[in-house]
Amino acid sequence: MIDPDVAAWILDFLLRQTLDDSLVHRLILSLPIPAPSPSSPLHRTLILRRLSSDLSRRSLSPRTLHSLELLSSLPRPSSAAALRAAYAAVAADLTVKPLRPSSRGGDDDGGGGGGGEGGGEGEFYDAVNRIWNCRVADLEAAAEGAEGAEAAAGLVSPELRATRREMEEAVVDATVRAGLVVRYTEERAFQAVRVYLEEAWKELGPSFLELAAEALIGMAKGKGLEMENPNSSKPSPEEGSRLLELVNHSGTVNKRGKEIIEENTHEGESSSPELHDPSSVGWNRMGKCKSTNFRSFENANESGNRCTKTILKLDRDSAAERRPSMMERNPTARTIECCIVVEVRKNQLLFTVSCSYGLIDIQPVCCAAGSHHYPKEQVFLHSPGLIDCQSQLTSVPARWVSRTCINYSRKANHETWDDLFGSPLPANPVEEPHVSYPQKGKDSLLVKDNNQFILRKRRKKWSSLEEETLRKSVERHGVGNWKFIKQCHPSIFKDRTEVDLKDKWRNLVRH
DNA sequence: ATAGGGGTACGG
DNA sequence: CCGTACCCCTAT
Repeated sequence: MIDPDVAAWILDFLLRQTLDDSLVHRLILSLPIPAPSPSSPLHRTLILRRLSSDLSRRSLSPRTLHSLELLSSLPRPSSAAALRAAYAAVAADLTVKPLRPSSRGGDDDGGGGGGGEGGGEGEFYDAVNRIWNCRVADLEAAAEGAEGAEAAAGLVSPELRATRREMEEAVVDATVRAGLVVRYTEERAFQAVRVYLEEAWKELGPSFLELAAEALIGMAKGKGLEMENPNSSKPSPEEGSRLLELVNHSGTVNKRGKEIIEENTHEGESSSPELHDPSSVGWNRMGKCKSTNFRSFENANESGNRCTKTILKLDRDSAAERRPSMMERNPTARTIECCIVVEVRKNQLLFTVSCSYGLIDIQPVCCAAGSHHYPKEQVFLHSPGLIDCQSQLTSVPARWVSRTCINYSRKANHETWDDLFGSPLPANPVEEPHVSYPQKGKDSLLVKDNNQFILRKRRKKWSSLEEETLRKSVERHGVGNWKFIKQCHPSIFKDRTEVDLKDKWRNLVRH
């Protein structure tokens, strides 16, 4: 079984190659990427790759802006000046786009809107509102606040402020509008992005695998080369041998991952060449092979007294018997080896599943199916009669889980729900392993009459920033335009749906 | 997509 | 234990 960290190295390496997007997409789906870490080096590579992909497809979109925003929020942002320039250029391009003659012909909106003349202006006003009055305004506000400065200040430049003023003028002045079309061409934006990418890739340096390869060559020559990139540590001899192992087994690794991709293809899903949201993938350790896949563990005994709690340990992998400690990574672990914490509260079932390693196959399936890639909210199965598990599991709403996932797990022949609940409860529920078990903010599993399970979103308190933004947005755009308001502040409201905004507003006006 | 009704979780 | 914030479902 392929090691998740090695997978991350591979991905990091491959992302820098000139691979087709769809191939990259498949790689992301089929490699067992370990738990996400916002500060991981892979994160940066992924966003850069996403940006490169936009450039090579010659398709600038809000996603491009988002990529640039993410890049600016990374620690030690690279090529800050070029990044600012690229951001301003892309923002201007996206705004002006509806004004260009070419955009009237074939837009991506197949809805057959017969707007004809004037439609471009309408879209332009919307774009100014969305991009400059909301998005850029947020950046500027954050840049002024002393605390928010780290993230946003990197993008705010005199150029950006000037462009914003210009856009606002253009709303009321047709002459200015005409001037925008001439000056802010798409090519200009492409160029700015190209310049930034060139610098950023250069600054990133060689991938860990390349450095490792160098080191291996060095070892072979018996003189151990020095690593040049200070971000990566020198691979140890063990790591070197693991890399070699990897090469030897590359033909057979992840066979099941391929089957999954085929299944997805049959379902007609996952055909989009889009890369996943880069915030979803990361790696725990670059060049450090000691940490385990278990994070901090809490004793599951310490829960509410009105709950009945059970821990069932499934361990059908005979190879795991020799494993000395749950705190050590077990390379032979299979998907069927897991701990399930079950909690019965009133008419709800809450449970958490944790497995030591493996399950490299389920995650890709779920990601592909939902066309989302959820960083912490890994998916496991919830279908009547079936339970599946995921390393460091948490849960996701049922609507994110696909049929593909369910079908796959059927094939995998997992334990059935009845098997689990029919099992005798252990006298002492908490045995040797400490199970990762988030006491706060865990998801619940409701049981419906028809024996279906429905997961509930994690409850999250509204921050004052969210509240303020909502207040201002309603003031600006009126009550009821929830979707638009969400679009205006994609980062602030990233964890909220339009319905959430509506509900929150209902609460705000009640008092 | 949005409004409104209703269930659940959490803090006092 | 209760009130409220948060979340979900469904009709329109």
